[in-house]
Amino acid sequence: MAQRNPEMLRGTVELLILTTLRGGPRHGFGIARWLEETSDDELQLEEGSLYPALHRMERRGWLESEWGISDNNRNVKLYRLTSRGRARLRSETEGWAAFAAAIGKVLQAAEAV
Amino acid sequence: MAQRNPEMLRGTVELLILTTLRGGPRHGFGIARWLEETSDDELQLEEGSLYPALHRMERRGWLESEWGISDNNRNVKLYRLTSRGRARLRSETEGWAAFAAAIGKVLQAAEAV
DNA sequence: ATCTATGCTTAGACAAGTTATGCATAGATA
DNA sequence: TATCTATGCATAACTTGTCTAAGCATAGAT
Repeated sequence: MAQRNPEMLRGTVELLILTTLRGGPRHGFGIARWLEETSDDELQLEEGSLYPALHRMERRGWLESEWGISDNNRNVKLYRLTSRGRARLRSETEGWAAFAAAIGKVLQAAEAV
Repeated sequence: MAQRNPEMLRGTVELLILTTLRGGPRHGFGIARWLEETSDDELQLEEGSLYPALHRMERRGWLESEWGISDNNRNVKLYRLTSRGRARLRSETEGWAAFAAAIGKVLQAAEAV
């Protein structure tokens, strides 16, 4: 991703991809598009991050892929969640919530000072 | 840091340190302690992450340090925010808010599916 | 025929967190 | 006195993952 702070993405790219695929199979480009639109352009997944992420997630058994044809008649690789991927999505979502809450506590505690 | 997802910390360590120092000068160990307590043990800053982060932040001019004696009579290196550090704190805080909001949008959009 | 947007892949550079180790000392305890 | 524990700082080596950049391919429009 390329954000104001590029490092901030570390560890959330996979959550984002898993989340995107909750709604059904999508291809890489489509995932990036959806994330961009849904986040109002705040989240921009670079191809050099996106595709390697998809590959390692497939390698880990969280995703499955197959080649297909898109609406606009292009050859695309469609990814879908596996059951392990769904489980991973749940734990990553929890992890994110806990993490964000912790940061929130810290920021708030410092405001009080 | 060592969280459920260790990668999730990327890019937030500096925000956390800057935030901690908002309340006044502290030494490295004290920063880690405060973050741990304030986050109810959710955030654990490893020494191997903490000290290098402090060094590079000082190198970048966000922090200043001086050796001193702690309450418990130990030699400690006290860090304080510089004006550049304070500016950086503001922008990092904004960056975090925008990022967290973006993730929130994505998670919520996917729930709706 | 060429241009643009779509679409996938991968190598190399880079940044930052983790593990592990080393070192030092104050205060408590045996 | 000796030792143990908690405190406290530093850093090398490893690992992981993102970014930049390049390459390749093709559908549809001009």
